[in-house]
Amino acid sequence: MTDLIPIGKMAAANRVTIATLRLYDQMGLLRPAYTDPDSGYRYYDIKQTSRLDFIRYMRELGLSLADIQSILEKEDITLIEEKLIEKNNQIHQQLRELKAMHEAVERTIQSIERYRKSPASGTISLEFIDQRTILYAPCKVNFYEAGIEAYEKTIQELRSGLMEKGFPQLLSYSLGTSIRKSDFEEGRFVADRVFIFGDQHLKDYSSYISVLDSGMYACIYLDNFNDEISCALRLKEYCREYGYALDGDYICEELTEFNVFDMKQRNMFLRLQIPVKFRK
Amino acid sequence: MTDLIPIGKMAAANRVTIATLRLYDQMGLLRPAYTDPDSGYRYYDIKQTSRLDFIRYMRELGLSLADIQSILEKEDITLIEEKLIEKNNQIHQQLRELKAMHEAVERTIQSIERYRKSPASGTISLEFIDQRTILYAPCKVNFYEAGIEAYEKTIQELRSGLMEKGFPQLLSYSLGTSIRKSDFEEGRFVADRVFIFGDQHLKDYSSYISVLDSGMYACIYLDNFNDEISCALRLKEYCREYGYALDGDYICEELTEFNVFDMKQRNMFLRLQIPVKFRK
DNA sequence: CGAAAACTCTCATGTAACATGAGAGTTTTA
DNA sequence: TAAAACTCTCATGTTACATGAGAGTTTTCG
Repeated sequence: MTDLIPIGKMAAANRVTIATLRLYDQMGLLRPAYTDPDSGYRYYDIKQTSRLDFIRYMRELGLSLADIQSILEKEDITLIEEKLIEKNNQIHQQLRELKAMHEAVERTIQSIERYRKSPASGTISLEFIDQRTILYAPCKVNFYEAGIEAYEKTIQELRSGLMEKGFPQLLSYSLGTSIRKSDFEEGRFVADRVFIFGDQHLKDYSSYISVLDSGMYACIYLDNFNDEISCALRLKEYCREYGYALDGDYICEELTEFNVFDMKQRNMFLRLQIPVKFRK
Repeated sequence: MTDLIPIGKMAAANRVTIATLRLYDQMGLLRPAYTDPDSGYRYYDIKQTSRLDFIRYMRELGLSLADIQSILEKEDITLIEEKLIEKNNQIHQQLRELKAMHEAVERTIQSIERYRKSPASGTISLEFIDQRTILYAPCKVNFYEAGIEAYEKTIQELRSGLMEKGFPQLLSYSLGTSIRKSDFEEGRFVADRVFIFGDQHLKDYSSYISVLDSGMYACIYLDNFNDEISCALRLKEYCREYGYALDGDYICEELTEFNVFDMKQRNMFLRLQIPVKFRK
C-alpha cells in the first residue's frame, strides 16, 4: 500500500542530489525503506521526506552530520537542545571573527587606497595631523647604524610580544619609528622608539601607550626605505629655510607595508614627519 | 653572512607548524632560501619571515592559499585590492547567512523550551492570544478523512511552493490548520486551510497572507495527532458548558514538529484553539 | 518480446588547509 | 661514537558532498 520510489525520484522530490541520499544511507542517517538485496537498488517511502527535512534543517542550523546522527539515534529532544546551544555559541564566536575579519579587510583596502593616492616620492607638504595613539617599544639597537636587519628584528620582537597577548596582527596597522628631538636637531640619527599607530582596540593590549600631539607637521613622502636619511635631511633643510621650528620628536611612518614584493615596484610608502611651530 | 635556520626553528619563531611550512614550500608560496640537494633539508632566511607574515595576514583576511599564491606571483597591489574587495562581498554574504542561522537556532531553542514547559496533554485553558500573521494555502483534500498521508502531502506542496520562492525552511516555523467556523459548529471536520505562523519576514514570500485576530481563545493541549478530533470535541463541549460562543474558525496549531522520532516519546505538541466571545 | 533509453549500483577520486603518523635518513649533542 | 633530536617523503584523515568510470538493472517503446 505504501508506494516506494527509487532514489532518483526521492532526490528530485526533495531537491537533494542522489549522492547525498547515498551518503545519508551509508552513514545511517536515512536508510531507504527497502533495499533490493539483489540489485542493491534503494527504494524510499515518501513519508521519509520528513526525516530528510529534519536532517536538512539541522544542517541549515549548522549542525554536522555526525551531530545529527547522534540526535537521530538517541531520539532525545534534550540532546537537540544541547547541540543547538553549543552551536549558538559557535555562531557567536564566528560572528565575532567575521566582524574582525571585515574590519581588517576594510582597513587594508583603505590602506591600499591611500597608497594609490599618495603623492610622488619626494613631495614635501605641510599638514595638520590629528592626535594619534601609539603602542610603542623602546629601540634597543640603533638600526640606522645596524642596518635593516636590526630594524626587522625589533619589529619582530614587538610583533611576537603582542601576539602573545592576542593582538590580531601587525600587518594591518601602520608602523612608525621616532628619533628624539634633541638627537634629530643635532643631526644624530638614533632610533628611539618603534611603534604602531592604533585604533580604539589598542588600549587593551599593553601599557606602553603614548600619544602623539595633534598639530602641524612638515612631511615628506617617499617610497624607498634607503632614502630615509637623505629625505629627512631635505625636510629639515626645508624647515630651516621657511623658518619653522622643531616642536617635538621626528617621526617616520610606514603607511603601507607590502614589502614582500622584493621592491620590484613601488610598494612601500613612507611619510616622514617633523612637528613644527611658527614664530608669531 | 645571512644565517640560515632549519625548518623547526623557522616554525617555532613564527608559531607555525612544520607541516605548514612544507606545504607552503610545495605550493611555491614560500620556498626556503636554501634546500640541501642531498638531504632535502630546508633552510630558511630569517628575512623570509616577512613573506610568511604576509601570507598569514592574507589568510587571516580570509583569502585562500590559491589567491595568495597568485598575488605573490603577480606582485601586483591592484590584484590584492581586487581580491580583498571580492572577499569583502563574501564576508557580507556570510554575515547575512550567519545571522539567519542564528535567528533560526534561537527560534528552534525557543520552540523546544516552549515544548518543555507545555502543560500536560489534555489540559484546557482560556488564553488571550495576540494577532498572528499567517501564510496559508487552501486544502485541496480533507485530511480528516483522507488520513495523515494527505496532510503530509499538503504540507509538502506548501513547502516546495515556498522553497521555490527562496523561503528559508519550514521546520523552524510552527504549522497550523483551520476549519471554518460554520463547519466546526455543526461538527463537520473539513480542513479549510493549512498555514505557517510567520514573523516579520513573511510578507516577502507570498500573497497568501492572512491575519488571525487577537482575542480570547479556548485551548486544549495534546501530544498526539490522532487525538485531535476527540480533543476538539471536548473543547467544544467545554465551551458550551461555560457558555462561550464561537467567534471564528477553529485552529489546530502544531507548536513543535519533531515528528522524526517515530513517536516513541512525546515529541509532538499541539494546541487546539477556538476563538470565543462572551455574552455581556 | 527485444532493444534502447534511463536509471542505479559500487568504488575511486577531488575539494581546502592543514594535522598526524610511519619509517627512514641526517644533524647535533654529549 | 652513540644517542638524542631533528628532518625527510609519503600516506592518510578531516567535512559534506560532487563527479565520473564501468558495470548492472529497470523502464519504455516499437
